Amino acid sequence: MLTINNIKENKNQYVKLLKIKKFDAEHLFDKLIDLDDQRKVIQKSKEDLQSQSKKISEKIGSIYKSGNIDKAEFFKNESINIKEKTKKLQKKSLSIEKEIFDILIQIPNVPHNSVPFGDSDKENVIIKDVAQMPETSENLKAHWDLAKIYNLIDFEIGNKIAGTGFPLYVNKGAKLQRALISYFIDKNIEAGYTEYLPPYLVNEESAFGTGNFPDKEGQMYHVNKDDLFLIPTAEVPITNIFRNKIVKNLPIKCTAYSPCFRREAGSYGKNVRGLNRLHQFEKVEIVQIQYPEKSYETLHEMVNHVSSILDDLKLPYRVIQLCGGDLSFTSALTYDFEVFSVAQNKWLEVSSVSNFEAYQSNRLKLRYKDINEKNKLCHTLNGSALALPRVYAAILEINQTKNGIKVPKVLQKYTGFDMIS
RNA sequence: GGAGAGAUGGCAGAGUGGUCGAAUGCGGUGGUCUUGAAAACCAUUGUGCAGCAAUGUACCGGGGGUUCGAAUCCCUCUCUCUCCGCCA
Repeated sequence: MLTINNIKENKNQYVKLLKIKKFDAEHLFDKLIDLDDQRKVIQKSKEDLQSQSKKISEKIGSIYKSGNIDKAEFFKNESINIKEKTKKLQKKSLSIEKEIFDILIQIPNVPHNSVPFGDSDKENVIIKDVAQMPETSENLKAHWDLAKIYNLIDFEIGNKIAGTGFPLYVNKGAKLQRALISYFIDKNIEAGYTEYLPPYLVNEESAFGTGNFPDKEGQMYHVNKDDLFLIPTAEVPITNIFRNKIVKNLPIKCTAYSPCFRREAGSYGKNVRGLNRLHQFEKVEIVQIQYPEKSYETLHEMVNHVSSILDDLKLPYRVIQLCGGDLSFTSALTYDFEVFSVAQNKWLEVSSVSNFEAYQSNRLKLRYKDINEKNKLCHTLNGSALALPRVYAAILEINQTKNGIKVPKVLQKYTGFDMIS
């Protein structure tokens, strides 16, 4: 969430920028500033009273020591009076703070000023496109057919075991999945990321830290009995490693494989066919924590890194900058990566690389010391490198031949085979 | 799941009602010494909020209570550890 001080300092600019996200902030900002001013006045008088009360208690202490106990009664009463007043102010102050917090968590992150206006994904801007569109043909089989022909994925049994959206990978199909995971992680480590294997369930505090709770609560599976959430992405546990920390030597670069669990309530039809949209899928995530002045440099480094993975896999892809209407609640700037599905003849999102600036850090209380030794909020960034299912689908479709499916070269040392037939 | 113990600053660990934001050790930072390093010695070293600052105030797992005064007493919740049971 945003900080009150930043809102105060940059009110007009923020109002303007938030319009890109179709968010009208002016009224809320005014209210916040007013509440905060009230808070300060109350806090001041509360602290003055507390200070008095403290001094009186000290006095009583020394009176007791000198043995003059009767004399203490007067001060005791005085202290009781002060305390009553303090309590009232305390109560008021807490209720104002709550009010401020409740408003703050409703306000999305301010988009970067380069974010284009737009209502939906139609207005997203293509930053990098394929040099030449790959050929599509009626004869090409979709990945769900290929998966069946070569016995790589059994959707029906997954359905039987858990439900729709929970595929069962089989034999070489499972191995290919595992190869992709290993390859991605190794590639990330090579780029300087430290590998983690995180918990797949998180508590509410962690879910709050990354902005998944309460904003996207409905998207997460919730284990009622133990009050835990299944992670929708490794970003949640990984970023929370640094919750409540004052870190140094930035950037911190982390990578983690995890399954991701998403309820995807309301999704249906063609979009959910095969591997297109799942309740459980595999993903390798990258997270960076960076100094604010360097975070956009880092964002582009991450974009280049993800590009290099897709280059390695020889998949046709494009990079898109999300417009305001498509940008997530917590993100300031996001680039999406899409690979082309030659059989479905459409683009599939396989990665999303975002700079959250200080939005998550403020929730996480993740800070660094600046040159003046003052604690400042870090910037957090993350991206998929990569989400598996659609990459998997694209690989099957584009590498299909009469004799089987060719395994991309970079994966062969992980699969141990170069052909699926 | 049953029984017991515990939760204090980056870590370890004192502190059972009054000047305790908290001893001490380790670690960190700065310095002296040294060709350099180590060692030794000296100094410094928690966080939030308010304030230009001086400073004020809050925080010893969370919440509530007793008291003029709570890290210290009481209640409650959460978590951790040990033993037993179960188990990959």
